[in-house]
Amino acid sequence: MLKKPTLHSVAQHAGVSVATASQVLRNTGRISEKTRKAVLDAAEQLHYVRDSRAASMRSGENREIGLVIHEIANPFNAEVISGLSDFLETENYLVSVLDSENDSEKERRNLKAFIAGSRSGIIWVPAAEVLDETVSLLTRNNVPTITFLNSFANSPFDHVGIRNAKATYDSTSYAIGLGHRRIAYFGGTGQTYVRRERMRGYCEAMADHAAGTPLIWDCEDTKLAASEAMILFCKSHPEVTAIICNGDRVALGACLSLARQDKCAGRDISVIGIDDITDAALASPPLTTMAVSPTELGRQLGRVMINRLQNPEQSRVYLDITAELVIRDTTSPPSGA
Amino acid sequence: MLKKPTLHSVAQHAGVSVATASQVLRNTGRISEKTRKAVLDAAEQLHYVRDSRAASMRSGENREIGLVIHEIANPFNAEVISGLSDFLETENYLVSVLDSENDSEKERRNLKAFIAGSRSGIIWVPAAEVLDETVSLLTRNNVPTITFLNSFANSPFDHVGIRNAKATYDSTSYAIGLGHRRIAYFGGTGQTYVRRERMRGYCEAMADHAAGTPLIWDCEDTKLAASEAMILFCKSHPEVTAIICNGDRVALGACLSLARQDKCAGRDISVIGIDDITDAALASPPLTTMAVSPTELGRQLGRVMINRLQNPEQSRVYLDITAELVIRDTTSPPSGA
DNA sequence: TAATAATGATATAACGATATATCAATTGTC
DNA sequence: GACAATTGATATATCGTTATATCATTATTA
Repeated sequence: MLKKPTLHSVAQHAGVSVATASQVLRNTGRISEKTRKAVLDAAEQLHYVRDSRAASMRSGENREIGLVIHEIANPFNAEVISGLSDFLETENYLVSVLDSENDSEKERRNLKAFIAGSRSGIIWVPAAEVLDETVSLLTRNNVPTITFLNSFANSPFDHVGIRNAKATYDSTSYAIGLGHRRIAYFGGTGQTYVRRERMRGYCEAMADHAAGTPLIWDCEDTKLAASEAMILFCKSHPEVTAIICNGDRVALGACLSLARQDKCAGRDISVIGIDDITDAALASPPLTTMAVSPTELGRQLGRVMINRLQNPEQSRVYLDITAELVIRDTTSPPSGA
Repeated sequence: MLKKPTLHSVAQHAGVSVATASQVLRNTGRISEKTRKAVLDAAEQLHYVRDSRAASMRSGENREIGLVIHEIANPFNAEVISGLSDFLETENYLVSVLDSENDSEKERRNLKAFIAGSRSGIIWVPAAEVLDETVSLLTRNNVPTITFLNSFANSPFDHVGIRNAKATYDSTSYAIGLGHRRIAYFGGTGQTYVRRERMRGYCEAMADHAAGTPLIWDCEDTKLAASEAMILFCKSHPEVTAIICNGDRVALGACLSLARQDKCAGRDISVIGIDDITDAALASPPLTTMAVSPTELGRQLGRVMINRLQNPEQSRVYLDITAELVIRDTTSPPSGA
């Protein structure tokens, strides 16, 4: 079996020194056309691939961005990843992804792996609970870090996310405008940064329009869990005419559950989501939701990262993208109106 | 700003040599309890993280697996990734993911990046079209490689996938058993390895049971494309009573389209998918499909990889997982029966 | 033509870790 | 008490690159 070719073998094959071969492959310095061609030919023949570990170690440059995400399987996230890596590719950066599965320990291990690999920057969707040690790890090792979507108290990092409070404030206001008064917040569990903000927007809208006492109903953020929780919810709160959901997956689960109970989202109960995932438009009935383009988010994320890498001393960046109301078929005035 | 701590700084901080510090952190050799503690304390205080580039370069060991996938956004794939990385984590390997977006050029760049980073193994879902150069790149650089799901002619690599031909043979036979005679193959485009196998299984079942001439209808593998294509298909082929789909997403798109035409999957036309993605069970009506557990696939993939790394000289492994028929509500005897 | 400048290639030292050899200091044996 | 064996720590070479300095040539200029 052949061993992996190195710069040494390429140089030998071309009959030049290692230093020369290196210069050729980096397009730097003064090399004659003749030797240049010899080296390039040798590299091609041997299918030589530069060892990025050695190169980045010596040069100090890496051009690799690490992304630690809480749930790779979430289609919204997947689209963000796609937008992000497309953008960073134009800047000659590579994005590699690790999934923390919303587990703080796994998250710490993943971030550590990126630090170990000397990524030039890290993008991080913090899990619900963030360990102090995780933060020290990142700051002490001096890695440019951007939190994405979720954040935490006293975070020292740049941030890109969604204007969560405004999104739910707007969707709740829209429901109120339609005439709804019994409006609940449906989905999610615990006090993650994101959910807290979304609930805040909902509560503020309810208060500002004097639309009654807020009602919050927990459930796990999956379609299945939501469809089950919705059964119990309908029994417990038959008075509710509209729900503001913690996300599109939950919203779609709720709609599914309604359909199975021979009710109809948009006629019997109005449902509003957040995210505008692909399935939102394709569901039946199509889902009214607060849309934020995942591709656009990915691009912004990339832009903030490049900016940080180029201006290390710049003060903290905090960027929130505004979600837009997309009206489809799951909202209408309450039946009594 | 503090610089990233190195083994050197840890050693200095603990008042020992670099060699000693290295020994402590690797739990090797004979080090007194006293200096051991001193080094560990220093490492902890500085939040030292070993530079994996330097370590792997010198030791030759890497414990990182690269995964190049054709579509990270596909929920089925995401679940495989989850199963795979969970399994490999128990073996102390880290899985990093790159998305080729089904583009041969991007695929080649991604694989090259993994070779450049000296991953100890690569798992690769080949895009529809595979460049010769990509294959030479992998073989010449001597990386243990496993193709996943998709393959290509004369592949020299280990493979883990689905028994595609058997899956569609079984689902087609089931439809025939229900009494259907006008059965079409719906979805997918081009002649990818996977689709060719699936169409083969369908055609063979049709032939074996003398169930009429095969009919194949192309469309892109997304829910949206399928829902649109299905409209035209229904118009062009009103005689068809059952469709064997190229995957669950296409199947769900077809069902959606039927619903919008005031028809009903399972009553007017029987629909069978492949994959059993999460949404298959949650759709209305729930989808009959050929199930293969993504988590199990991920685990098998991990097992084959570990096996290959431990036995480099072993002959080629080719492993296909059998899909099981899951009967739900989108299949029934044809209305005339 | 001698001195200087430009060109093209190379030698060498690093990057941050690990493997190996080496070296003191301590312990054990007869 | 002399010598071997063990223990604990260190010096040094190395992995595959790149940055810098250096060194021959050849070309240019006065």
